[in-house]
Amino acid sequence: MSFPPRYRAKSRVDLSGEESRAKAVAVATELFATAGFKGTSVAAVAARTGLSQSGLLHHFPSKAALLAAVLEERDREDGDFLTGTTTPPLGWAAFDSLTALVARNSTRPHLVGLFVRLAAEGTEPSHPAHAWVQQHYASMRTWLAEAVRTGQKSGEIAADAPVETLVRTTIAVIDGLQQQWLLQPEDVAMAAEFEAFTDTLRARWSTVDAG
Amino acid sequence: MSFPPRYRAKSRVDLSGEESRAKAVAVATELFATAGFKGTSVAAVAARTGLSQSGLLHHFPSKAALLAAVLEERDREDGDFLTGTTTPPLGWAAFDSLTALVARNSTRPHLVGLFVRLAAEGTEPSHPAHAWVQQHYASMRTWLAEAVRTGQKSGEIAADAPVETLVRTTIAVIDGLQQQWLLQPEDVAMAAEFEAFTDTLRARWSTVDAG
DNA sequence: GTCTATATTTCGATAGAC
DNA sequence: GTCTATCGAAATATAGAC
Repeated sequence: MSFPPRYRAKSRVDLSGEESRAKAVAVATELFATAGFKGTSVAAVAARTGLSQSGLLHHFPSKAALLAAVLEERDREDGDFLTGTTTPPLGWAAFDSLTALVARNSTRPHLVGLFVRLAAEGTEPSHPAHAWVQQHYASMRTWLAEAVRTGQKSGEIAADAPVETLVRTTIAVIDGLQQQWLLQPEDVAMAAEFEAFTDTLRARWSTVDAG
Repeated sequence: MSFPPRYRAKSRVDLSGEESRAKAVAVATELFATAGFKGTSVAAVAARTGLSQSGLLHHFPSKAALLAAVLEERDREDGDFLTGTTTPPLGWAAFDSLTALVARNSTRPHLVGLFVRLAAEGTEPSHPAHAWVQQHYASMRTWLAEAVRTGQKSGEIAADAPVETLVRTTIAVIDGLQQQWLLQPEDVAMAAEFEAFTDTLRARWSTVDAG
């Protein structure tokens, strides 16, 4: 009788190259989300991943590359929301989609923390997340502005509604609520607060031609 | 003929103890505002102040103490706004005061940058600015909520207006606009955007007993 | 009050063995 | 693919001369 031999302790058959990388990205997301990019060390990510610092840097040649991977993953996770949809939401329905997004964010503190901290750090042009932050806001504005204009053409949103202001303010409310929610998750109902805001917008800018 | 003697190069008569300290606080404010607390080194503050690192640490025993001094100074500069006033603004007038505050902030990128970055870093309980951030939001909420309730009692704000939601959303708009403004100062008219938001609030929650 | 010098960590990144 | 070892730079903070 023989045991299935472990040919050389060396050959751990886990093929875990991919796994290690994925775990590192998850860990980095969590740490960047709480301590920010500058406040997180590569060593800390490596330790929690279960790798040495060099082991981690094998997958990501630099800290900035690690950040890039984190951002890419984040975009992939909820990127379907804005860009992936073949049919962009129209008119007021776009605000319902945003409410759904906010509700979903309420269950993912890591993603919210990541965004709030990187957005704050990333206003500086020299920050490695700067381009990403700019792109995020630009695409958000474009998407929402188009939805509003579509609503105007279809007649459900008043033609004289100030589109750019609606867009900027709506985005501001989302960001500002996230900030307050991070400070007091128990006391701030992001989705409900945001929905109340959209109700105010509808009350003000809906077309009145009822029955 | 003789030159006015410089008695010992040692005796610079500047008495600049106070001056150095004040300049250090100003420099630290500027650096914290752009790179955040974690992203700013004591050495960098010292260098721009015109002191050695040790010279700076003579005035502030630690980096956290320097931050405390910065926050104290910031509170002093615009602290009159919320707490210093003997007569707190009432009803909708409170929102006019906020518009004025936002307009004033539009001329002080340093203070806005400082706040946005510290607010983001400071959601973490372990961050040296955490208590300050909490206090800031708490006093803001208290001040605005009281103003709104006063407006309800006086009859200019609808009695069924959701006070807490109005307060949280208004603060969120201010914070969110600051974030966008830091990213694109030229493209974002914070005060105008905020005023448009307050107009929407008034349109929705003002008492209608005209004439 | 400010300096030079230094102690002590920690950082991001590289070299090379296995 | 992961490790140990190490580098050079930068961080916070302290000691002590002037």
